[in-house]
Amino acid sequence: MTQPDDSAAAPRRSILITSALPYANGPIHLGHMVEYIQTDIWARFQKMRGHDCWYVCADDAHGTPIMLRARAEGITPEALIARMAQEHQADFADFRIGFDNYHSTHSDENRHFATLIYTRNRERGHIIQRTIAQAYDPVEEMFLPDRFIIGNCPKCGAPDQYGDNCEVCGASYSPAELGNPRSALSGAVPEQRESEHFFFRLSDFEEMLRTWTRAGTLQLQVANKLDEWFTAGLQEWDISRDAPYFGFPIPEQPGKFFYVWLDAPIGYMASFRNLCDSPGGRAAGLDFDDFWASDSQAELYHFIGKDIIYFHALFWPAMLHGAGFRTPTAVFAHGFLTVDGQKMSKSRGTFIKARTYLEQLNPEYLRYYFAAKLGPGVDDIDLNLEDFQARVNADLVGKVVNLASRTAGFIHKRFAGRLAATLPDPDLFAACAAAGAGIADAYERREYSRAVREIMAVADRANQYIDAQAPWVLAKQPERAADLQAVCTQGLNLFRLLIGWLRPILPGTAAQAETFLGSGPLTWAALAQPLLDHAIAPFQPLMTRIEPARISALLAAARVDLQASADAAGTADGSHGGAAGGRHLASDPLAATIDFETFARVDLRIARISAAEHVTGADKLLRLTLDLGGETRTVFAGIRQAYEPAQLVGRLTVMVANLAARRMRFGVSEGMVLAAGPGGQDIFLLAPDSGAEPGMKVR
RNA sequence: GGCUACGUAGCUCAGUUGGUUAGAGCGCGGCACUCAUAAUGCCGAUGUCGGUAGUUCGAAUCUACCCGUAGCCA
Repeated sequence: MTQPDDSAAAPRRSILITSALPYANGPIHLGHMVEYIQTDIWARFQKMRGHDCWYVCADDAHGTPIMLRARAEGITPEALIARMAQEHQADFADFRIGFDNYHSTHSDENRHFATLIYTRNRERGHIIQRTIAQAYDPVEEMFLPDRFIIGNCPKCGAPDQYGDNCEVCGASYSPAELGNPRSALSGAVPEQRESEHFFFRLSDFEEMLRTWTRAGTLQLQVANKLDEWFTAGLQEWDISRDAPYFGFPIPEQPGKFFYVWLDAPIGYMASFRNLCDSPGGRAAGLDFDDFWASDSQAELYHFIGKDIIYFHALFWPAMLHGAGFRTPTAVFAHGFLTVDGQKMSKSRGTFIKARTYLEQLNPEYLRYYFAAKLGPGVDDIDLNLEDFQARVNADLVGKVVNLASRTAGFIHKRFAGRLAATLPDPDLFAACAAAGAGIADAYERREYSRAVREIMAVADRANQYIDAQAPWVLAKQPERAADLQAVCTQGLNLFRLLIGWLRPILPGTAAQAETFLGSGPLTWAALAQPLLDHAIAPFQPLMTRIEPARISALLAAARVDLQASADAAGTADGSHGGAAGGRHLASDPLAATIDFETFARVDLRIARISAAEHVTGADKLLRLTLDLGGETRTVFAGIRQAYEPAQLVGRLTVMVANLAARRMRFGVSEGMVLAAGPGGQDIFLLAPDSGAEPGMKVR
């Protein structure tokens, strides 16, 4: 092996990569980010190697939880998922997740493929109909998913447990076994009712699946798990749900809908179809069948969490095969994230939303830390905040970025920003560059932690070199100017290798470094050749240290989020409030009694927030456009610290409609919206129960 | 409860098919340097490799059981 890197000679691969689709009923949190960061690093690496690589994702927008949440907020499911899509994509973009396309399962493309895959499987006899009995809420007039039935655990007797498992003792059971069962929606006692359901006969595919799972498609631990499932016997899969349901109707079966998990993975295809049809996709000559036809030569990879292996390693390849499409090349499962050794959970206060992190810290820090801990397996990884800070500061700021910082100054002050024409130690450069092959191999195998270790070993060598050559000593000897330029050129070329190898992990920092080096995008192939006799831009600090204050601010903000959601839950089910209520009354006593006439003079109306935007120059205000069902009002509300505009669009609230207009620095405010809370991040906007319509009078 | 994975220095992790005194980074102690965002270099201390019992000339590595952690049980 004389070539340190073989990417130039390697054949160009066609690769389609996906991350699991986030569910559109909640915000992205740091647990989600493990997967998107892992996938994004792999996609960026493949692109850097010169392959034809596409990375797609979408929001998973169907199902009962979304239907019910939209109802609780007084908005349509479409409005809810539109808002979530906006929030999710903003979070991903700010974490520099470089999707080539982001779509939704609630889309024409997905309806097309869900229907097609269902129809083909049905024509081939893989789908059967059967009547089953299920819990039914007579008040809400709907069948209840297991999660929406609560009662006493049959094992330990703990009250208020969900219908599928007990959070107290960990037992799993069926809802029928619960003691004193009630609907979580209405509180009514569920009835057993019969309904016709559609089932996918997974066992038809046992032979095909046994072959597929042993074709290098799965990680060892996952394949072991599959063997257990094969031994237990493959069961039929219930793919239908009864109305009311937010999803796609099953063709020719009134009142029946596809179960959300049927059309969720199909969203991968839908998003790719949508990409093919986009201007960018057409320009690239993307052809859907090249990637999805049964004889496709392209590679197809799904990155998922280990909790959804069943759907991706059994149902998904079986459905695809049954419908005449290709099966995935591989499914890569990862573990869960813990924070400071604790399971990330709302109840333990370790639940950190992506947005909360972004408000405090640079996304590149987290990308690096996750990369430094990620391997190819399904083990959980821990975000140890103390270690996180130490690792990022030592490795990235102290070793990598500092390497450029300590050499670039001389090149500027003494040589007008020009690098020397030759390297003083080409052997050292070649020896370091040779590490690139092993690093590429580690990336390819998703052994990111190994890649990072090897990159940092080179960073150590580079700093040792600078230390041994002592450019600050050379700088004091005018006759050794050429040596000074040469040593700094050597140092900067080693830095270039490092930041080039780190580019999939640190796209933002690498982009800044590309500007600094002024030699175009750092592709893997370009790295092997040093940068010589070349002008570089003045050095700007590429990354600053994590200050401990940022970490505490992050934890404090997470606690505030937690409190806000706990308060929201308390308001929703009415089960809390005693102690807190007393505190509020004490600090804010009840006002003097008024008569009805006085109250009636206040005209309160239901309003739909049709637009919300930041007000430039105001750090507390949002400009809201309120739809009263006929006329619209512009209202400035001091709720910016508590709400993102995207969260508000589409939802219903209550406004004072006959308040005299008031001129403010930013415009005229025509009324006010009603909210509770002390202010700052603790503001809680009022919302009517479902059924209210814009313009309705509140009395 | 059944099954699976994991448990190595204060912290985060490497340890290839069992083979000499078990490694790295951070942190800690000391020295050097002062170009750099107080960053860097050199030296040093630190471990009953979760526990117990076995297999073996030899076990962090293989086996059994136990303890702890996480997940799956559609």
